[in-house]
Amino acid sequence: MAARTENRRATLRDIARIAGVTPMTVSRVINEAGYVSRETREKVRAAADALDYRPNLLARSLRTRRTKTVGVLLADIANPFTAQLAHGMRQVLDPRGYTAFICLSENSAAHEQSSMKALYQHRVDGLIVATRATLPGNESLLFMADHHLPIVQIGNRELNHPHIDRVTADHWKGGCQATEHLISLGHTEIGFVGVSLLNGSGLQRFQGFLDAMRQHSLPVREEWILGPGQDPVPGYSTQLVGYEGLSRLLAMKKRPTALFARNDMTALGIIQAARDRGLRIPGDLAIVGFDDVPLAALTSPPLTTVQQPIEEQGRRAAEILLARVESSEELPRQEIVMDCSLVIRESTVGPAINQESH
Amino acid sequence: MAARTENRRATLRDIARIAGVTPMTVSRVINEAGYVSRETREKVRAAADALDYRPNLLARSLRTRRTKTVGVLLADIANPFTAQLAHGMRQVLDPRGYTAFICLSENSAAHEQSSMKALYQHRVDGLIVATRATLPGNESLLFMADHHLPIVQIGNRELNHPHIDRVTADHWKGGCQATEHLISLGHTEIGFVGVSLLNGSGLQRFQGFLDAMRQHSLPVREEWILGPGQDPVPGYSTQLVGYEGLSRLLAMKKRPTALFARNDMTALGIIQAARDRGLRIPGDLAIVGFDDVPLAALTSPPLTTVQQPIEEQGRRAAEILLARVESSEELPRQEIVMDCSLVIRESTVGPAINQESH
DNA sequence: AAGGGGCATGTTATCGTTAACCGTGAATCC
DNA sequence: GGATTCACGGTTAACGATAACATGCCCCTT
Repeated sequence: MAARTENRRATLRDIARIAGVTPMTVSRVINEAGYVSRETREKVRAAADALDYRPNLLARSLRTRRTKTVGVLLADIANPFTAQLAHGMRQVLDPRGYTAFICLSENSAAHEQSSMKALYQHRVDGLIVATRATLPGNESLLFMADHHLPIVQIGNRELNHPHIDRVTADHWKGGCQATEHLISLGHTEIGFVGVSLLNGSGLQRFQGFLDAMRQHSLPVREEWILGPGQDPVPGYSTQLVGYEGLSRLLAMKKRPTALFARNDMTALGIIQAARDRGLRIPGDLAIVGFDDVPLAALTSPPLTTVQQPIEEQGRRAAEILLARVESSEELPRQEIVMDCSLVIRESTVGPAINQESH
Repeated sequence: MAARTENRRATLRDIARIAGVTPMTVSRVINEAGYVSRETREKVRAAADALDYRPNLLARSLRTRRTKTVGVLLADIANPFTAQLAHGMRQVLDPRGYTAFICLSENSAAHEQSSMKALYQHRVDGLIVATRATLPGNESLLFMADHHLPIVQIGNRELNHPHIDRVTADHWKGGCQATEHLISLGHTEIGFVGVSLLNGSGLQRFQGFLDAMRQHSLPVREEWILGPGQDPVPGYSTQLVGYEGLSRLLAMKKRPTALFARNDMTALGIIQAARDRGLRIPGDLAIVGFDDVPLAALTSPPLTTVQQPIEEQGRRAAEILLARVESSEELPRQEIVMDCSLVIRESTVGPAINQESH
């Protein structure tokens, strides 16, 4: 066991002195690089163990110009999406000896800005960005990319820089799939809850909905397209959008037989409101969500939803990033768009009129 | 705008050459330390701007032995608790010029271990740990503390090291408060859902429950103390504990009039199960949760729960840490235990027999 | 006029590590 | 047997910044 009284942390020099060699030789032993005889290697190892040596990564990085570190910029930490993303990245980074340092933007442009700056100045080898687009954020990213920092962005930023790769899911196609699922069940009167002009991927889902409807020559009723009631609320309160959305729908004289919710939390809000109003799901109203959050399988009824391959996005982002980090040449820009997949549970059946034929 | 073709990042030396001074003078300008005439200061500033200079923090830190960086070790990122904690810490760290680098243990001892090592070797100035206790984790913490790394732990680790401070909430007292609230409403038959021997704070809440019951000379029925049904499940699935718990209770011939759930997610599971079984809340069954997650206000009925001052814990932890980081002497160990507060919403009223008297 | 103190810079050494190079001897080759 | 290779490990000079000290100058005191 290490003595509990060491003061200054041990350095290569200390070990060298004890082992009777030069610091360079110790370095070779520590890094398992270059030629060192068995004998001296063991002597050095022993000395290093005795002093509980841990390399000073600042010094090493200063010299090697590598920190073996990846910055990860996340928006909101209290978010299953984010967690899975981080998990996927780690699966790639860990075995290759990289550490992920996570910074949070907390959905604030200022915080995002300062986090980027901090990561950049601390010389991370690469950056994975999964926050929503902001103007200053984009500028910083371009600046850093110009200065040859490898960057991968996950999501919907429009960054046309030859060195900024991108990984995202095909939200448009996912939106189509969800809509077509409802149509294939016989629904023709379908509404959309949670349109928002701010959110890129949300917008794409909505576009997928519209295109699928048009494809099947189904009319889209404008009053069945519901946005947030008031000012947008952060985090979990998207539930409210769903809750209020359904309430507004019920006040109309004609209402849809199925709803496509922009995301699962919105769908959960709808379910809650439906229950409060005595509406049966899926009997009276079919619902599809988006994201497949862990909660989605636990609601009653369990939610039919569209699953993004989140972990996989994290893994791919990390892989692409490391490829760029470790390559000596400049690689061509990569853009990876991954397919979503429909997860059919119990919140969708055909409309009441067809259902009876079952 | 910066030229988009810079290759090597600018250094003090580059600026010095352009401004016609020595690097040391540039350093003084950048750090606003020491005497520099107005004239040269402006010359240097101009040169620095022209080159888009950003200091190399690795080099600076190597020399100053300060990274202006704090490591934050979190268990699970998809967790409102964690998010608020991080938010609180940032409120203190940011204005004082520190950056928080977050690492995740993902509830794995191995990951925790490697994260600690990475943070230590990258020479963070201090460490805030909010993961659950593990044996190797505790050993690492003691090792690092011995080597004079300031550490603050949030939660229930038993670390008796003179340099490891601690911030936590009084879960025992919170458990008392919740229980006494139910008792004061007239309940005498109260159950507890979600006991677990693994979770320190959960155990304290349970202990608070027991002590409050004893205090009021109320019997505790052993069969109303429910743990997880099967193997413990991570993350949001604690809902299941609640769901299954209530199901098991309903199979008994006599059931309690009120339940205290170890945490809000468990309480939500109970509410869901109650609704599925046609039980009215709070009429047939009163429920108290713990944590006051954002969702708790949005359930129907909104959940009565115990609120921990989470952000405040984050702030205090950061403050104590920085105090230690920036102090030249060794400070005495601090242990801060913060009070919880009961948030009364609509999931609790008196038992049915009393309720009619309203 | 000598001394002291604040201002404004430069010089030097160093933080801990590694890249690049060099020297020595022993083994291997044709 | 001379040239070539290889194993081993030392030397030197950075990486980019700053601490500590030194230097020179001007102004003010007494």
